[in-house]
Parts: sequence; structure tokens; C-alpha cells
Amino acid sequence: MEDLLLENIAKTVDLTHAEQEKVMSFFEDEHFKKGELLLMEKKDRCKQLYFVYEGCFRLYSTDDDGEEHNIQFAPEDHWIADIYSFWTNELCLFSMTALEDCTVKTISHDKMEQLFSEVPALERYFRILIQNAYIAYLQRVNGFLSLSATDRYAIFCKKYPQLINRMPQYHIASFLGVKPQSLSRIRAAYKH
Amino acid sequence: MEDLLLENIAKTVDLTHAEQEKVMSFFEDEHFKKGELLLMEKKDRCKQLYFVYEGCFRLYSTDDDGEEHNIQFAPEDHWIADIYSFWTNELCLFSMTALEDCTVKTISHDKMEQLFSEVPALERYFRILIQNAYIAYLQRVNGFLSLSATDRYAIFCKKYPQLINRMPQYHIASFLGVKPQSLSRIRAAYKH
DNA sequence: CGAAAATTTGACATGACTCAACTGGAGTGG
DNA sequence: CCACTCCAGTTGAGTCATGTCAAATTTTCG
Repeated sequence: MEDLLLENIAKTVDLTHAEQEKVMSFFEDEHFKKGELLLMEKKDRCKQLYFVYEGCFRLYSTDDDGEEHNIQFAPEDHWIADIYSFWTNELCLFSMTALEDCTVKTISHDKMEQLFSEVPALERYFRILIQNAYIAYLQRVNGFLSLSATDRYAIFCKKYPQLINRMPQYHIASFLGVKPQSLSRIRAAYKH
Repeated sequence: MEDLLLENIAKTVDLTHAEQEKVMSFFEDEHFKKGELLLMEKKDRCKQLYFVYEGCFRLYSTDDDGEEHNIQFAPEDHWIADIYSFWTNELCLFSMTALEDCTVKTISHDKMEQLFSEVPALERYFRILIQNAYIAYLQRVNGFLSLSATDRYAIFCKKYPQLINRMPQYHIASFLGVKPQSLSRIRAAYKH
């Protein structure tokens, strides 16, 4: 099979060879440079879903003080988009940038609908995808309710080891909901 | 139409009269008394989805100190379940109790699958349902990352006015991630 | 009415934040 | 190859929001 996206889909639903061909024909290849801004909160509309082949993106909000808060990271083999904007065609809730040089496949909303009607199994694939994302966020909320910053960091390390030395620590601090200085102290305490 | 569930579905997808009948035939009516425990974290499996006609449920986790943390409230016209357990048949991540006497309709996993195949539009309905729930949780996470407890409370009041004087305040405090004493002080400051 | 539960309030403790200085590594240009 | 700069990360000292513990007050409900 040999394609990251098809392999990802195959984990959830079975497609015939013909359907696989069909699916691939609906996607576009795109590349983004490290630091590139793809979506701007409250300015842009999210026109496509992104499936990451190489690199890593982040989705974040910016508060009144100009501070950025990381909502989601998407390394290779993950989907990312401003889902709200993508489905409603309203302005984005979040901004999105490339943390590294990235290679992706993208699909627009129209093509997506068309693809659903031609390959119905994909509607199921995306339902399950969102369902899993939803469950992950339930648990993330539970982390904010039940855990200290130290525990949240420990869980992050266990859950996303591939992200831990891949980006500046302040991005991980932001994801965890603490200041970089605090994460630095948490890590210092951790070691000894 | 005159049925809460059918009206709720009609907001998202169109069903024929025959399909509506079909859908209703798949659900069971159930009642629960205030305080009843429906699901126990790490003990039970969630065998059904619940659609609330009357009353209100809460979904919560219990930490190592025995403290409960409210993940979700479900008043009338809302769905609730331990989605993770429901879909995977693993043990529940969360517990669930009735905050009031409740009237619901329920559907099991098997019936759900059967219903999807007989009324395909429902797969779409549930995808959109979960999608919206997912977006709500993205924003809730964003609240924990960006906002003070005071701001989170203000947003809660605006977003869920129907819940505000319907349950003990400590349940709302728990949902917001603060102690009841702190919420009390936040409210005191609010007034003046 | 009386008991139990919920909420408020006070005094104090603590975890995380702020501001600021310092360290160390990566990259640049002379 | 060194000096310089820039940026991430660390560390220290003081502050602030929220937690903790305990008592007082109010509300709920049998």
C-alpha cells in the first residue's frame, strides 16, 4: 500500500483497491515552510483539511494580551484544520502555523462531500476520527480539572514522546497551560 | 412532529415519516431517580447512549483523593454517555449520575449499528453531533489555557443560563475547575 | 421546628506568575 | 577561529490567585 494516508484509513475501514485510487485522486499535495502562517484566527476561513506526511503544525489561540495558547499539535500521520471554520465556513476560531517544513495532502469541503457520496465508508472513517479526537479532549479537560501542572507534564511526556525534543519548550508549556518559566522549574524538580 | 428527539434530529438531517417511525422504534424509554448512579468509572461498561427528555445528568471523574470533577452536564434535549466505553466496550473513563429525576430514551450499540444501516442519514447526524461536541471541548480547553476562573465563570453563565440555579454551586465549581469556596468568592466579587 | 447540606467568610499556605538577571548554545561575520 | 548577537532556557525574589482549614451563616427539606 505504501501510502501514509491510505494506511491510516485502513486502520479503521476497509477500502477496495478502486476506492483507494478514488480517495487519493481527491487530495492535493502541498508544502509549507517552517514558520508559515496557514490560518489566522478571526480573519481566515479554513478551506481544507490537512493530513500531515512530514513536519508538524500547531493550532493556537491568541488572547487579549497577545499571548498564544497551543490547542493542538499535528505531526506526521495526523489530521489538522480549524474544524469549526471548515464545517461552518465561518471565520476561524484558531490560528495555525508550520513548526517545521511540512508536506501534506489536503482536501476541500466540497470534495469531501463528493468523496463521502462516492466512498461512503469514509463518512464512517471521519466519524470515528472525530470521535477519537473528542475522547482525547475529554481527557485533556479532565487533566485540567484533576491534575497539577507537574502531572500534566508527566502525562504529556508519556503520551507524546515524539514531540518532546522537537520544538521549543515554550510551545509545550503553552499547550499545558503554564508559563515557560514554570515548566522549566517543573523539569528541574523532575530530575532530582 | 412533537417529539423532542425527532425535532433534535430534524435540525441536522431530514428524515421521511417512515424513517422517523423506524428511528423511534429502536429506542427504549427509561426513568432514573435523582441521585441514581448509572455508570461507575473503571467498573462499568457503557451499554447505551442516553437522550434526555427531562431532568439532568452529570458525567464526572474521581481523583486519587476522592474528589469528583464534572466533565459534562446533560439537561433535556442533550445526549450523554461514556462515549469511550460505549464505542470500545472497554471500562468507563467516567462515572454518571442523575442530578434530578430523569426521563430518557436509550439505544444500545448493536441497535445503533443496525439503525445506521437502515437509516444511513443518522450516521451523518451522529457525525455532526460529535463534531459539535468536539468543537465545544476545543473551546473549553482554550478556556483553561487562556482565561481566569472569573472569566470562565462569566462565560459559563452566558452559555448555560439554564443550568445556573438548577444544581448545587459546588457542581458548577467542579465543572469550572475551582473549589466551591473560590467560586463563592468569585460570585461575591461579581455582584459589587 | 430541627437536622443536614450548602454556602459564605476569615486567616493563612502554596503553586504558579511576573519581572529581571544570567547562562549557554547556534549562527553570523570579520 | 574568535567575537558578537540572538534566543531559549534557567534561576532568583517578590506577588497574586487559588487552595486549605475551620468556623459561621443560610438554605433546604423532612
